[in-house]
Amino acid sequence: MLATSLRSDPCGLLRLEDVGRTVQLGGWVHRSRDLGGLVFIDLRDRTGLVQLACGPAWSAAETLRLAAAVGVESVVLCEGEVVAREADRVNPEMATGAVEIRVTALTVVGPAVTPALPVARGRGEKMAAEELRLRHRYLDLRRPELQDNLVLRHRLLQVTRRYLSDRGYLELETPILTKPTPEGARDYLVPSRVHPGEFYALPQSPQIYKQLFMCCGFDRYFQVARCFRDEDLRADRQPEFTQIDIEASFVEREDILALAEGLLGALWTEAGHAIPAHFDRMSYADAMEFYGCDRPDLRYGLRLRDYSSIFAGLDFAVTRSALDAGARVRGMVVPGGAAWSRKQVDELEALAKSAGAGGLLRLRHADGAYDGPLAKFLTDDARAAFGLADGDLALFVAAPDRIASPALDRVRQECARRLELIDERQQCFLVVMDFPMFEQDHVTGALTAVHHPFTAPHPADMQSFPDAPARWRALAYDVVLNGTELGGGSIRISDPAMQSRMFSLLGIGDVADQERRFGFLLEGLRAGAPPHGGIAFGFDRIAMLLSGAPSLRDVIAFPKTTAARSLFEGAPVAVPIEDLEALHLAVTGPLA
RNA sequence: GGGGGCGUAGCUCAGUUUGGUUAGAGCACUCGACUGUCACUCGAGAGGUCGCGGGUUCGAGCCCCGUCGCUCCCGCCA
Repeated sequence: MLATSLRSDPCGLLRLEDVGRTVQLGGWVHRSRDLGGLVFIDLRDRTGLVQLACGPAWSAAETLRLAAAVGVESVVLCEGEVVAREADRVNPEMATGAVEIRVTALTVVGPAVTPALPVARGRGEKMAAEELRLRHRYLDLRRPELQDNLVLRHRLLQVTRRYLSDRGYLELETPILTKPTPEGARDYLVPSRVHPGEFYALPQSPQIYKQLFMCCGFDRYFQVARCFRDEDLRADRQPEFTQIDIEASFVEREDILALAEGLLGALWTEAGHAIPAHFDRMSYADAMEFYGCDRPDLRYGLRLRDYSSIFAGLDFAVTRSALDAGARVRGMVVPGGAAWSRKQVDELEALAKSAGAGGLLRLRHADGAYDGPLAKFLTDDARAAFGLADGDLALFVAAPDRIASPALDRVRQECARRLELIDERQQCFLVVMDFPMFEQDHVTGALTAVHHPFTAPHPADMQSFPDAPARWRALAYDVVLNGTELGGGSIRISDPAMQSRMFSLLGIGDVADQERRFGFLLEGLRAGAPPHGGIAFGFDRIAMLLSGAPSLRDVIAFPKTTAARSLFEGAPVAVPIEDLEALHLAVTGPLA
C-alpha cells in the first residue's frame, strides 16, 4: 500500500516471507556501524527500522564508500535483496530482525547536517530538553514515540468520524473568523483591514453556530473543531486545541450521554482498552458532598462524611464556633494514616490551607489510644460514632462547604497518592450531572453561568423556585475519567423568551444589549427551534490519555510553549509598521 | 499577575555547598584501524559568550542585583 515509484516497500514491515525479493527502500539513516569491510545501516521510516548490510561480496566499492560516509538522519534510496539472517545474527529486539537487505545500490538523496539533537537514543539515554525539542521539532517528530502518538491521534480521528457519520451525524464546518464573545475566556482577536477599528475573534468553541445548525434542521452535527482561548497555559492546556463537538435535535440528556458512552467506547477500543458500555451517573451535589470536587477520581474510596452531628456534642472551641456560624464539620477516615508522622500530617494540613482552609483537624487512633487536639474532648458516644479502627487517622475541616470541599478534595487526593491506592490500570468513567445553573458570588450575590448561558435549567427547579434562580440546577453534564474531565455538554435553551430571561439573570438585562451581542442566536431561536443539546470532548486530552503521553505537547505536532510561543516557526512576531497601518493599528508600550 | 524548579561543549550531565592554576565526563562530530555488527570496538583530534547584563572581589561557572528562556503549580480557563 505504501509502494511508490521510488520504493517498493516500507522499511519496518519486511519479514521472512519477503526473503528472496529485490526491494527498493527509502528512509532515514537511524544509525550506522562501519566495521571496515562491512557497513551496516539501520534505515528508518514511519513503519520502523530495517538493517541494510553492505559488503564487498554483493555491493560495489562505490556503494560501500557511500554507505560508510553517509551521516545519520540523511535520506537514502537503496536497492537490494531481502535475505534471511543466520540464526546467530538474528536481532530479536527488532521487528525486522530476522532479515536484512543486501544492498546493491545506494543513493544519498537528502544529505543531513549533523542533527541538533539526537533522534536515535541509546538505551537509558535521556531526551533533549523540551525547549530544544520544540525548537527543532522537525527532528523531534522523527522519534518513533512521537510518530506513534500522532499515528494514534489519526486513528482516533478516523474512528470518531466513522462512528458519528454512521449514526447520521453530519460533519459541518463553522467559521474561524467569528464574533468576539463578551463572556468566558479571553478571545484571540483578528483586526479587520476593510473595517477600521473592528475585529473578528477566533472561536472559543462553535457553540452558537452548532445551535443554529439545529434551528436549520441539520438535526445531527459534529465537527473536529479547532478552538482558541487566550488564557495562561498548563501541561494539559494549549491556547489552540481540538474539540469533538456534537449537537443533536429532539434529544434529552440520556440520548446525548448514550452517544457519548458509545463514542468513547469506540475510541478506547481503538486504543486497545476495554471499557464499560454504561458509565455511572452521579449528581453534582453528591460529587461535592462525598468527594469535594465535581470530577471525582473513583479509583479509590476515602469518601467524605459530614461529622457535624458528632461535633455538635463536643465542647471543642474550633468546631463549636464553625457550627455556630452555620458551617459544617466534614472529613474522612484514612485507614493506616495513624502511622504517618506529625510532619507528614502537617504537610497535609499545609495542602488544606493552600486550598483556603483555616486548618486540618486530626484524630489518631493507634495502639488502643486516641490522640490529637480533639482527644481529650471525646465522649464515649463520639468515640463510637467516629468508628475509627486501630491505625486509622481521621481528618476534618470545619468551614463553609465552598472552603471545606476543595480543601478536603486536595487532602483526599494526596492521601490516596501516599497510600498508593490508585490502580493505574483502572478506568473509572463517570457522568456528573445536575450541576447548579449559576455560581453566585458569595459577596456581591451576582450570578454567573456555571456551564454557559445557553444551558437549559431543570424545568422542575424553575417550577419549584421560580424566584430563586440561584437554586436552579442545569441540564448539564460532564464525562469524567479518573478525576479528569473528558468533555461536557448540556441540553440547550430552545425557547427565545427563556434565553432572553437567562441573559437578564446573568446581568445583561437590556434587550438592545442582548440583541447586539447574541441577536444572531435569538433570531435563530425565534425562527422555530427544535429541542436540542450536545456535548464537546477535549480531543487532545483524550489522545494524551490514550497514548500515555505526559503532556498535551506530545500529541500535538507543533504545540505552543507555556508562554504561548511557537519555538519552531517563531510566533508571534513583530510585524512591519506598514502592515499595522493597513490594519489601522498602532502598538503602544515599550516595544512600540 | 504570583510562587517553585531548571539554564555549563551539538545532546545528556558533573563541577556551584567552602570563589583560586589551563572548566571535565559520556554520547554525537572529524581523522585513522577493523568482514557480522545491531548503543559495534579500538586509537587520535576538534569542540566552551558557564543563558544575557550589571555589581562585589586581587580573582566569579560558583556570591549579590537585574533580566531572558523553558517548565510545574496557583490565579485564570462561560
